[in-house]
Amino acid sequence: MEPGHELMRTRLEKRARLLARGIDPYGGAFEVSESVAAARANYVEERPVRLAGRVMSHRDMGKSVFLDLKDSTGRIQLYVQPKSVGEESFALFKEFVDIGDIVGVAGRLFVTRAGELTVRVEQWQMLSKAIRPLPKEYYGLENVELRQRQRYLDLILHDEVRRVFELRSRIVAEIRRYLTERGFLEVETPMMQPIAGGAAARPFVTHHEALGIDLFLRVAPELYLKRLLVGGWEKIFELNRNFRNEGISRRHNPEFTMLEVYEAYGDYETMMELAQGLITTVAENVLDTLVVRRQDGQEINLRPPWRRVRYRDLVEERLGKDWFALSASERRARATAMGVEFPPDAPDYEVTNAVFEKTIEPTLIDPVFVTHLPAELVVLAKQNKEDPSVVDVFELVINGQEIAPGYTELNDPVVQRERLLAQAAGHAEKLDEDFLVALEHGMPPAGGMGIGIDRLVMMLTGAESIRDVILFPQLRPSSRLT
RNA sequence: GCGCCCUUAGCUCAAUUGGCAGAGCAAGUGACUCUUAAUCACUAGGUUGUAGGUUCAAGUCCUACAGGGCGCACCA
Repeated sequence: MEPGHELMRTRLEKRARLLARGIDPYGGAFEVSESVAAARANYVEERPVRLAGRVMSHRDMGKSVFLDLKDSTGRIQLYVQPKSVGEESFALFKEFVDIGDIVGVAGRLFVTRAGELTVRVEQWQMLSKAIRPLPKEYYGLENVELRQRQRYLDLILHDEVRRVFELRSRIVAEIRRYLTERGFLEVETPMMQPIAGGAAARPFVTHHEALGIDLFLRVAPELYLKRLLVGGWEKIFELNRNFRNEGISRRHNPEFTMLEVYEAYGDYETMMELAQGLITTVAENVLDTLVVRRQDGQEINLRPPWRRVRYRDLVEERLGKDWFALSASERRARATAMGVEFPPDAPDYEVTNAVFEKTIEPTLIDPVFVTHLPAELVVLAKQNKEDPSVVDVFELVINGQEIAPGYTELNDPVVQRERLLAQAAGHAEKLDEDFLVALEHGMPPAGGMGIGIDRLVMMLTGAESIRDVILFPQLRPSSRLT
């Protein structure tokens, strides 16, 4: 909308007229006596209150005006009439206050004949004159693009959206509390890294002018956190943003929030205990339940203990006892018959994994720890002592999505170098030599895990898109913002 | 990156087989001192996402582009 638009022009003129009268349309500090919710909760007839918030609607009866005022805790009706606010102040109020403006009011509580708890306004102050109109609250803001680009409108208009993000905040706070109480230290490691290691994902590139070098936004903090294990901390975590230069989808945002936890002298099994304890505690303390209902009505039952099953056993359970006995070509034929696609040169373990991800993972609704994945899939984990073809890891799947991987971390610097070299296909320049040098000084045996916070919040709030749990999801720039 | 779908007033939505672009709310003016999706009367509000094309005539059909949604690909 252009400033010349009539809807803006009338409001801009009101702003100018306020200024001309010596009234600041953008107020200043306004001392509130309490929140709207507190005012409602402590009703005493004629009790004086001072409240501030946004005007959401108004019903003008001529010599008396009713409005709805909304703050972050709730909404309350205002009643403005000349008898209580004064003739002059009433005239100003009618002339200048519009839906969408932020006002402060002082008045007394009463209940209308219709039974509505209301503030009879005695004084008011303009705190912020909105010069753009608020979308009609009754209809809401349905346009998904506008809801994301102008999230503030989404938050003003939709309490359920606000609630999701407040839950997210409490979930994150609860995770920090849970880990800190158990002796884990929160640390911060570089987001700008000379080599983007710790995950096989395409990084974003940036450039440091003074150093004259390219840097990468981190795809994972893992290799730095392990340096800290070498440095002698035993229990550490980092809860912050990762960046991956990949496609955007219902489950992917280029920047996303990840928790990584490391515990010296632990292993993937202690990490399974930690993951289960953490997520169930968060659910109980934040949601007050261990049964989450999805939008389609299906329930996710988080009651422990959670199932643990070996990758191989789960694949045989779902795809047939003979799956791994098949010849490679038979396995490919069966995978193709199930509608699973894979590159023609895909190694055998990738064919099975493609089938796993397409046909098994989406059906795992209640939490399942899938353990002992093929070693090729996980280069930073320790191989199993009995079966070196698999690694001591788990993949926690809830609601058909990977929520958390966990490892017995590889701490043999010689094996680690070999596996990273093999992964880099011989490109030694891609090796994080500093990390390998750190490992060579001795890293204690350790368990580690990562929890995708966005997906955890999706699961716990029933959100179907990652954009519903990220305040400002990545969008293409638009020039036609209304 | 590929495929399918969507885009009409500030917001939410209509518009028959291609035939004068409409409504509700919001806005402006007026009435109303207990309303609450307030009510009543009147007024204004549009290059139908952008640029082309077909046609006597395009919101409607065709092409390209932009933005969005979903799916695929990418993503250990």
